Amino acid sequence: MPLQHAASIYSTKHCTMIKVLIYEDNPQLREGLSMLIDGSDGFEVLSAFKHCGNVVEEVTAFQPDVVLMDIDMPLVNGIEGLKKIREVNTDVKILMLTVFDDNKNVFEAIRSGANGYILKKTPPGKLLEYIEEAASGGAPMTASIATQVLKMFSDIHNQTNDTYNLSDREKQVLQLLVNGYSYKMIAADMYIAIDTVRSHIKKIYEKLHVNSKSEAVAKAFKDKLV
Amino acid sequence: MPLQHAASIYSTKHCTMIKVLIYEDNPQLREGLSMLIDGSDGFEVLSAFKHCGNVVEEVTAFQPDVVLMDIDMPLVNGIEGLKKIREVNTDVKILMLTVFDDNKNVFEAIRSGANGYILKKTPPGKLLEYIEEAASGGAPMTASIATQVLKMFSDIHNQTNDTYNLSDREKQVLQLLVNGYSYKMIAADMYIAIDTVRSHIKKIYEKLHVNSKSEAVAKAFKDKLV
DNA sequence: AAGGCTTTCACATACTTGTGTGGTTGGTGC
DNA sequence: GCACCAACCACACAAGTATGTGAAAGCCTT
Repeated sequence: MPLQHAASIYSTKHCTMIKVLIYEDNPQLREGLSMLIDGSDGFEVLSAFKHCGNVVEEVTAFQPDVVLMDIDMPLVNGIEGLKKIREVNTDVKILMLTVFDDNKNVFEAIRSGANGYILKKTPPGKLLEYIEEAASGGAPMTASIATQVLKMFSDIHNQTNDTYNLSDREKQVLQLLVNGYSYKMIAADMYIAIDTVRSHIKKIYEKLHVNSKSEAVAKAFKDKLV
Repeated sequence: MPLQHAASIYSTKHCTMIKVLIYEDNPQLREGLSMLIDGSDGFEVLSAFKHCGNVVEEVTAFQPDVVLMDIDMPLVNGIEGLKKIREVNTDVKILMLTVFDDNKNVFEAIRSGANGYILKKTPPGKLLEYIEEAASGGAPMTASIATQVLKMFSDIHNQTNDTYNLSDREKQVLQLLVNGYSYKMIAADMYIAIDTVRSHIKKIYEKLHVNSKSEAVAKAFKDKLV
């Protein structure tokens, strides 16, 4: 059953209170987080749940500013919970909580619209700070998470390209192939004979180590040649 | 001319000192940063330069742990400086400093191997914290920067996809097409007749509004269907 | 001047793909 | 039950693609 703290007795300055909803299956941690946050000035824990089987209803009912969502929960995990919330509410800030900085989960959480991603070992002071940041539209992350995100980000945009030594004319042909042109159309477009197109393409295939149009197109995309 | 603070008089615990190099064209800010950082326990400013025309030599000579690099500098801007450093040194942590969270620059800096990206209006305490985080391998960012990075990241990986209503089997065929399989290979791989492959592919073409294999492959990449 | 490269073109052949027009089965929903 | 759709299969023909062999013109470097 959810903890219902008597938060209202502190709510004199209601408008400045950051309203928090907690999802965490571990009872100690759930209790601890609730106490910490609710006991701090400017924070109010609306409720704390041990699973996110009814996230949608709960978030809709409580209208929190920030949701703290554990990743590793039984039945419905935090990522699923996150997605469910995002289906109906794109405004509430969602902070993912996890014990370790697992690459796959970070990635998936970001994809799914998490506002921040922090480790459970984060010290209490920092945690409150992060919640505040999230509430005010920031994207708090622990440094180790940020490192990962930056790495993924830079991986994506720095990958390979060149090294195939395509000639200018070959690049041009490849570009047209990627655009879905047939040999005939390429020939027309480049004012050359279709047989010339053939020989260019044969050369391209050799250089890219492929042997069909679609493989060449796929490789062009993968290696950002286009 | 670079400021040379008498940092050595504090360097009793040399091994724990974080050695910082500063690039900032504004004299007040350069001086201010130097004073702040050098005057703090555990930090040592090796030198501070007003432009990064000789970054490579300077970084090589001083061997700092962390470089604070202003983005907006005359002649050679911070991004260029960053790139130059990264050509010869991938270990030193580089923190970009800027007055505003400009989308393009954030992007470019991350691509080029910046370890963090912080706003100049960051309060002094935070700044020192960020430098420490960078030195210990983290990726400090101000919340507004993090928000942007997450947004870009999520933009990239969330774009379009569905809306074509491909059936499971069709998706599977498309995946194999993208991998460069011929109809014959797909048939073998999926244990179905080649004519079935044909009809699947015909359906796929209809749904994607294309009429050739390579167009389908290109579209699959563009729309992140794969 | 000679060798290497790109670019151009030609002819031939086997294979792959695109399209049309059929058909059967089995599951879902009204 | 009936309509609908996904998934399966078949045959045929036109068009496109892949591969081989060969060759000529121009540019760049040694």
